[in-house]
Amino acid sequence: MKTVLALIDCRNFYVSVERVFNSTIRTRPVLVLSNNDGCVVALSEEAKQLGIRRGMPLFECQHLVDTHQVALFSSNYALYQDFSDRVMQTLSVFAPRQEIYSIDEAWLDLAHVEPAQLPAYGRTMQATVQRHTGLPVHVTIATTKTLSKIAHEILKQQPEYQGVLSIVTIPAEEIDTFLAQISVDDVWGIGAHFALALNAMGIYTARQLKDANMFVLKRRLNVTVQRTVLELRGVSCLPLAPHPKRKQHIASAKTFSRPVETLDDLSAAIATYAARAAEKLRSERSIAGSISVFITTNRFKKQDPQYSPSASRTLHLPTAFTPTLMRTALDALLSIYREGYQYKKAGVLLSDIRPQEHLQFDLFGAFSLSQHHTQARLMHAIDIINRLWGQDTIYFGAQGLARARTWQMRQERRSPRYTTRWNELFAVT
DNA sequence: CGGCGTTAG
DNA sequence: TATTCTAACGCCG
Repeated sequence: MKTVLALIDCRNFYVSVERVFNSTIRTRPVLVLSNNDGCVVALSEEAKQLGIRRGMPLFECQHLVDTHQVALFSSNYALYQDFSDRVMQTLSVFAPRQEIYSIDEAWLDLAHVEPAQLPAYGRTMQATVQRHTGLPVHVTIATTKTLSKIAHEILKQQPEYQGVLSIVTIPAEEIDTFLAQISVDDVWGIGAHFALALNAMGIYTARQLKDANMFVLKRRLNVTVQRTVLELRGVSCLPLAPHPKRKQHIASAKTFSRPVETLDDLSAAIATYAARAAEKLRSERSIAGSISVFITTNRFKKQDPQYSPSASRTLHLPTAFTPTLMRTALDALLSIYREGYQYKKAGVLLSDIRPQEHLQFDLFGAFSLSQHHTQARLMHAIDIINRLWGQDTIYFGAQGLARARTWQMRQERRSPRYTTRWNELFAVT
């Protein structure tokens, strides 16, 4: 059975979501900023035209922002995730199997669709997402994931396709002409480093990569590059994965809005990140066997003394109970904290993660089933309240009072959470 | 197996 | 003055 995959990619996703609620920014350049309003994480076509790039620190393009009336938004993940859910739900009716690849992308298995009908089918999907969510999407259809990404690059270069392209039935020579138009560093899976190495071997385009000796590439680079070559030849090596795997690591880490020096502030931050990580852990129905903590000074301030320690702790019993994880994290923090440094970032990492059912009774009797159930019920209740009423409706004393967390990220330009908070609903007047 | 490097969105 | 965050995978020692 031949593989047929559709890639659905929301165009400039965060920007497009902001534009759904704000008609005045639909023709202006728009930027969505990272935490702390520091870097550009998403931008509209108009902003790209101005020369602004993804990842740029805001201060580097401030002059363009000022002179071209660029609209700025802090990132509003609650809103974007809600729109993502709506897009994925809309797409799910078009295929028996769907892989949600990222917040703005999905693959669908279209093996059931008559090949000649694929372009029309793609056009219908595009129109349906537009109607249900107001978001523009690209739809590309191919026999491998990598080729569907290639078709997506073609759509970016050639607007006359109007966002839909199927390359399932076109002859091999025509696919070659597409591949020849794409630079090797725009091939999915080839980043800056591998692109340089490939250039040094005389490989500059996707077509040259397809025709390269994959065994040499496996030896000189790694097996993922070999797979990419095969995928470009139409041999599917990266199957659709409809059921996301349980996470092996869960991290919560953030840059502070200002340098932090005191143990008190760092403790409140680490407690907050531990709570956030524990929440994610429970949402995966998992428990963690170890936790590590790191703190780091500002590496961009080369004249300042630098210090970036980390510490790990193994938990006697794997758990998803916030107080235990928090206590352990704070204990680890105490072991690495040194006075006299300006800390800029801190984080918590959970690992040795397993399904919550795998909790094994320990042989020495420290484990109490009734205590475990009490803890699980408490966490469940807190999670439900925070989900209904918003993050941090209930939080732990060790996190410090919300208003005292002056290190917490700046989000000065966040749009309302129109769809997930009752008091921020979109109002029609 | 842990640390490092690479990639992705 | 200012510089995101999270996760997976492969390789190597």
